Amino acid sequence: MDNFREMLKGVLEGCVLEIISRGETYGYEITQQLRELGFTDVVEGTVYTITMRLEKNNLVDIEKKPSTMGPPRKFYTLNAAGQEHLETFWRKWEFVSSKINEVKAKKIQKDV
Amino acid sequence: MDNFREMLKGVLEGCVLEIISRGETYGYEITQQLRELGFTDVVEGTVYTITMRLEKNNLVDIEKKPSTMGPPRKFYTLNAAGQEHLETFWRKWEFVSSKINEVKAKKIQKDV
DNA sequence: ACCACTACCTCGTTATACTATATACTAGTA
DNA sequence: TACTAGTATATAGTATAACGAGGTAGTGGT
Repeated sequence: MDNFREMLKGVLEGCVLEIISRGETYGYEITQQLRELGFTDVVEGTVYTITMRLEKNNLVDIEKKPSTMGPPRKFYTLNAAGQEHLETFWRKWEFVSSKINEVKAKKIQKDV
Repeated sequence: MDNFREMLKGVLEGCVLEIISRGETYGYEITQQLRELGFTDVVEGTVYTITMRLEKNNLVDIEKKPSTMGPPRKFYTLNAAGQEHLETFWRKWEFVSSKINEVKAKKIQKDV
């Protein structure tokens, strides 16, 4: 199975928000966490476009810290607006995914 | 709650395929069915871009029939390729939605 | 010097949903 | 007749988001 690209639109940002909400983290680490969570094809460029967008929309607070493993890291934490955005995201997901699953359920019903 | 636009990318086409798979139907009717299924904001233009794409990708067979209610209708049925595409879609959906729900589940776990 | 890993950034591409608008057929009504 | 509403299809243009490809930098090992 390949190419979930279009299906991830609108949800990947929510997942990044969720990861940040669990505790201070930075772009490179977020990418790795997404991969561990099953989104194996997500690349760094994608995550950075998302974190940049979160910055632009003022959903995160930023703190730059030095690292002994390489260049300085840019740590993100959710602010109040980000927290609210995340809750809205999960409500949206719940709504949309339940609708899709209804469509799917009717399909199964038809097969019986 | 508003604007599921981005979240519907990649899934709306699958839903249209599913609707067609249940039996011969046409664009205008598909729009109404999607609305009944909960996608209340889906408009005709959106559905036509999808059905046009399905045509272009040879996933549907087409038959034009006159109507007593207005202009002729363009009826769609899934062909073999369309059927296969639909099955792939549901597998993708199952995969992606389960991953997202895992992310969400861990969020709940954290709150406990 | 070179490579690998960590870490960030950005430009351009692609896919898709949506907006707005146009066309056309039927039927009712003022 | 002219209009309105409902049915029905189509399309040009826009917005958004993920992704591909490439660049820059710091640290450490060979």
